[in-house]
Amino acid sequence: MRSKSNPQHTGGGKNVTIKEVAQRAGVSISTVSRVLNRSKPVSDGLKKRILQAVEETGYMPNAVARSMIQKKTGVIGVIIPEIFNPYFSGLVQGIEHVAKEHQSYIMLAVSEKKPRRESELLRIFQARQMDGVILAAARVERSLKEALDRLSVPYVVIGQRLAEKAAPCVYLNNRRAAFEVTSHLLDCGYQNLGIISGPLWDLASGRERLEGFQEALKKRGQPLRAEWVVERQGFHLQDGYEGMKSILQAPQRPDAVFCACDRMAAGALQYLKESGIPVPKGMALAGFDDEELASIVNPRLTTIRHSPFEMGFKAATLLVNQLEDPSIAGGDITIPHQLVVRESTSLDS
Amino acid sequence: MRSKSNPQHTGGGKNVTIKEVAQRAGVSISTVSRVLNRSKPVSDGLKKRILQAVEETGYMPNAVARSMIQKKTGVIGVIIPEIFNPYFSGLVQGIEHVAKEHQSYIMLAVSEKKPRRESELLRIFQARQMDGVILAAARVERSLKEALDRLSVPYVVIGQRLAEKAAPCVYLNNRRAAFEVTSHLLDCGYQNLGIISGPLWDLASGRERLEGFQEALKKRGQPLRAEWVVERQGFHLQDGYEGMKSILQAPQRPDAVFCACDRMAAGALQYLKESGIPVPKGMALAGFDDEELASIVNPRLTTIRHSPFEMGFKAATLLVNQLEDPSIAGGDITIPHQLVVRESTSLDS
DNA sequence: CTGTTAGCGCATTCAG
DNA sequence: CTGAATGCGCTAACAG
Repeated sequence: MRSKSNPQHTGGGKNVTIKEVAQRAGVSISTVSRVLNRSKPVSDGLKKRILQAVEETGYMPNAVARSMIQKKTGVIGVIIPEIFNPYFSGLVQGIEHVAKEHQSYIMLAVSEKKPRRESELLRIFQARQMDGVILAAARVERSLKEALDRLSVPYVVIGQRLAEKAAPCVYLNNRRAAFEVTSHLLDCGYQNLGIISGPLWDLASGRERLEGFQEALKKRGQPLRAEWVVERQGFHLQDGYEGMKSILQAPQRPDAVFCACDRMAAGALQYLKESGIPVPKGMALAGFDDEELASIVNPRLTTIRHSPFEMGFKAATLLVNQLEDPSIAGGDITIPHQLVVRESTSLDS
Repeated sequence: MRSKSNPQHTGGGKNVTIKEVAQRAGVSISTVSRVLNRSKPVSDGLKKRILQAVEETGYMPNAVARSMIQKKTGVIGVIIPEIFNPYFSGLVQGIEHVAKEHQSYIMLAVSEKKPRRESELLRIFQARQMDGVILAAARVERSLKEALDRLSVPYVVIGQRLAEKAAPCVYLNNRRAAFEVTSHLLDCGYQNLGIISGPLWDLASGRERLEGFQEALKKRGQPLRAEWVVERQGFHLQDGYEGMKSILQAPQRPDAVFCACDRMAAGALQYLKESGIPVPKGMALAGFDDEELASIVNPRLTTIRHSPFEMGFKAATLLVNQLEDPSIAGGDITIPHQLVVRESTSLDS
């Protein structure tokens, strides 16, 4: 119940402090602090008066002042390369879920894949006294690793395995998954495989997926034909479209193409449709990520399913555990993935 | 250049404070503060020594302590109903863009569309001394409005027009847009229209879009047939699918259906395909939002294009301006939208 | 130009 | 059980 006669309650007034509450209740500020934090027993009489004063003034403890004393802010810093991408949205969702359970909040920053900005953000988050930091980067190289070493705040890296350091990280075995999807294509009887790769600068979704593809071919003794390998500078629909166009310009045509992500596969599919090449009869297609889009296109895409949400969730859990018990600096976690076979590679559809 | 002999530089050490820097440089802490903030001139000699001490210790000012004094945190609180949805990702992207220009950061919280949680978050963000708050809510009713009134922090609301209060808000004219897309269907010669609506509890994407649809019919003197109006409890693919199934169970079939969003339209399209009903010849379909998906499905969807990024951008700009000059408490901004006609409604495709 | 002083708002000793 | 005093790390007057 709010008292109508109280001006503080109308928004915009200057913030009321613990001091005013104390005065109004006729007690000292420490007593107010004690009832609010339940840190020490306080007599019922005072407690009641204080609670009422709090109610009347609409007092809320200043979280900044509190953070300063307790040396923790209850905030987790999150750095992602971009937000407009279901993969990263999923990560954030997973992190947010854990943060909420932990009564923490997240500070979100976008790096635009710029290593410099990532290092800078790491520093800024440290200066801002984040309790922990989660970094999702497309590529973690030398200078970024150094920046991580310099960090005096617990952190977890997503999407990359940091070999040398036993840094806690959560990642997906992209190489293995690409290997599996490629093997599947070979198992289906497709002999001549092409790939539309993402930028190799991106270690996880670019380079590793290409390598997995190459390894599968090598293991089966299939040749790798350079004109069927195209590296695009992005992971967008358009990249898939252009990539397929480029592949079709080769003198011969592969009978199956692995695309580094579903979005690219969808673009490739569009080009194939326009070219009158049926999928999978004329050419099979496989993607990666199992985005919603993968089951919307026609034919639906064979792809690799994995859970960005789970990655975010696991990463945040790792971090939170570390916060509660710094001794368990936690190790790597590999998120499972799964081959999902759909019509884009099944010859009998 | 970093000195190798300096232990502080290896991560994990306790944070160095301004005091240590001052001692090391043989000056007072205020002088250190002055060079770091360029707030007052300092002689070159001291400046150099201080900068060196900073370098050697790896000192970074504690942003929390600074916030406490300056009474601003450089953080904008952002509340969205969900993150895994391109619309909200776009918003966040736009906000992040402005925040970055403004050297600010964003604290992101997900409300799961729960008004109670939204009010709570508003309070928490105030307690955390956010410089401003941006609220994107599916529905802003009474109690939420009150919570906003009580807020002593500048805020901007996205997606809703707050009639009574002249609260700053950025929104899309959903009713008008739905009116236009419906009119387009009528213009194409479709006479019997149905709609798959989202939850009406959601004012912007649910109720307003339905109302726009109804108004268009009314204006043209077309009857509204109850069995062709289905309200779903979500905006997902599956809702579109089920919605279309439900519509097709009516004794007669509409010849065009407007779906509250592209995703639902895609679901409806799937059901139509399975039922062997060609689009648009057997039935026309229109969506809303112009998501990427709208131009991936076959046939591509006629829809309403608008820019979530712009909404976020404008909202954040409104807020930032307000922060810099509190007198301009800013008014409403309506984001433009545009009808995009594609094959799903064009009879001659 | 520079050092000393006084808080910001609060949790936490330390004495009653 | 309660109040007075201390200080978190830093900036902003205030004096030199």
